[in-house]
Amino acid sequence: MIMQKRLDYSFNGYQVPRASRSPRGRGTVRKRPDSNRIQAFDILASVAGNLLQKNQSSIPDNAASAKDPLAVFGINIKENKQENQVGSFKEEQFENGTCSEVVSGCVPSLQGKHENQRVAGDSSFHDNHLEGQGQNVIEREDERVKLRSTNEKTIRIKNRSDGLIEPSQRASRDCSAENHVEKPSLEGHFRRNLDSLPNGSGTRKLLNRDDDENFVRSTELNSKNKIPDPPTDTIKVKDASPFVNDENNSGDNSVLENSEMMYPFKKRKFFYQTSSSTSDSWSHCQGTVDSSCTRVNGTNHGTGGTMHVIEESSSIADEEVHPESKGCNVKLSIKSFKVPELFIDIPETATIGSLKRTVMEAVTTILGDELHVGILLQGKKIRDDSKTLIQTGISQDDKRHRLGFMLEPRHNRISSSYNEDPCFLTTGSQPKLSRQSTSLMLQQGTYNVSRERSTVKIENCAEGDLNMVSSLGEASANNNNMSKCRALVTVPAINMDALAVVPYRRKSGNSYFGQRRIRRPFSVLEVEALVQAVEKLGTGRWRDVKQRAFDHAKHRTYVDLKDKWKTLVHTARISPQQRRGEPVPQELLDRVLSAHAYWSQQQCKHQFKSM
DNA sequence: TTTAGGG
DNA sequence: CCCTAAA
Repeated sequence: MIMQKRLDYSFNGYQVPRASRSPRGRGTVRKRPDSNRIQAFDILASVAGNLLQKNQSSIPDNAASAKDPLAVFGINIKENKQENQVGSFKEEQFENGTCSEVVSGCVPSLQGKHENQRVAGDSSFHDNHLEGQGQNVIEREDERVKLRSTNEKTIRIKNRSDGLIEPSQRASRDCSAENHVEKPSLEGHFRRNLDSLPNGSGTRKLLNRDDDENFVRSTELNSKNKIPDPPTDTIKVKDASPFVNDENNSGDNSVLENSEMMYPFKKRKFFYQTSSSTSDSWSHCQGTVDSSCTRVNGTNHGTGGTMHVIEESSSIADEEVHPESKGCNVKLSIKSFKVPELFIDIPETATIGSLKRTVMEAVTTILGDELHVGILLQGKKIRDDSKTLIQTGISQDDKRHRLGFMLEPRHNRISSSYNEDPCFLTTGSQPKLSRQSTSLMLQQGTYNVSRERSTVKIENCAEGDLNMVSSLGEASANNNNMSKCRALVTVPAINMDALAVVPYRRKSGNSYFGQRRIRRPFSVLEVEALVQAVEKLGTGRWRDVKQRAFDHAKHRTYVDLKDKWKTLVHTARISPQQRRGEPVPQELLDRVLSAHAYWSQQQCKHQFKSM
């Protein structure tokens, strides 16, 4: 109990993104009263959000990144060229990224440090330098930060090549603003990519239209560029459809495929969730830390490297726990969570987009589920939640022990009634990949997790836009790595045992019903796919539309498509100013109206005939 | 199961 | 997105 409470405090100290309500205030954010879980989730959400953000922000021209896009996820891929078509990726021990990173000390407030930290921290999301220079904490950059009290900490997570998820920055807002700055930052990658696009002008236009939407547009653009056959608004009569539609252009699927990577992560504002219990001892400590993120106790754990240490610094009192240690609180600053190692099995011929999507799926699939925070001490999982920190050995007296935090799914098995295929690699242009070959492979098996099960959380994320997260799958339980990085804790991510410890009312079968699905705004690409399909099939054959253009998007039902069409028509009819969400190109909206008019007319004719 | 529409 | 009557 106490342990939990302490953890809670710690998390309370972080500013984690909070789910925001949908623009129209219709989305329902359902949170469970379990604050611990939710907070942990939120953190994860932010992690995922960043993961996604980065993952989708085009391919960095960073050599390393380009070579190993998964690196940012701490995913090691081993390509086995022996198997030509389907490269097989085998398990590979984490070289350096299997630990959670924890740094003790108070988390500094970021006030007035945004720019600074951001720049420094973003120099490269691929390097390992981490906040070597005293930026041991992650921060979330957002105007709202300014509003927070100095007692609040922020968490910034950024992806690291070593598998540690680290806080991140906002990629979008600065996108356009720093166009001229040449920094190897994510934004830089982003920017360069955009600039290198064939039609840079269009890009810019999009990027500058709305800061908050930059991210979306950017990714969208990138994605769009992959569309084999750019949509056209030309209307020509062909077949029974007056709309463009190249039968031979596997465009239908391609588009959709591409659209798959368009997750509902719009770069919007981040909402920080402040814990209700703000007056804990931790908070008090905060006041002693300056915004430069100076480490408490003068110890620079992991400086310049990525070692993460967790060191507890002592100080203030800790009531109830231990009389003898009264006056001492264990302060922890969790720099990063350990993320399970993921294994991706994807054909060589798969596109980068596919890879991204696959990884994306893997991450969301895993993290999207019920999450749980595991605590590890010296590599051992602490199962007894009722133990006190000191009883467990976590105290100010011992600064040597390594504490690790890991994120793990709340479930220990993959029992999914929904079974959403995590991969959407099948496309018209790509050879069909068997699901097996594309599914996410985790060390302990294929992970075919349904996202539907974690609706609550995900919804929170989704509502908060950028926060889709997911978690872990499995981490290599490689104890050898531990020696490589002291202070690092190797954790078997999907530790069955660990999971078992946490009772979880899983939604086995149908026991967990009534859960609203996650909100997943249609991406422009999806809209395009939809429009194209409807142009061809009409507005009364949603099942066919689904089959034709969204066959592999399990989360899009024909009802969804129908609903989307409905909203598209509505959107097309209202003024641009009244539209919300990710802007849909006018060209598409025009097509929507045209198609809608055409098919409505057809419908009337039919009715007339039959009469 | 699909459609079609209201909520 | 959800819920459902109707087909």
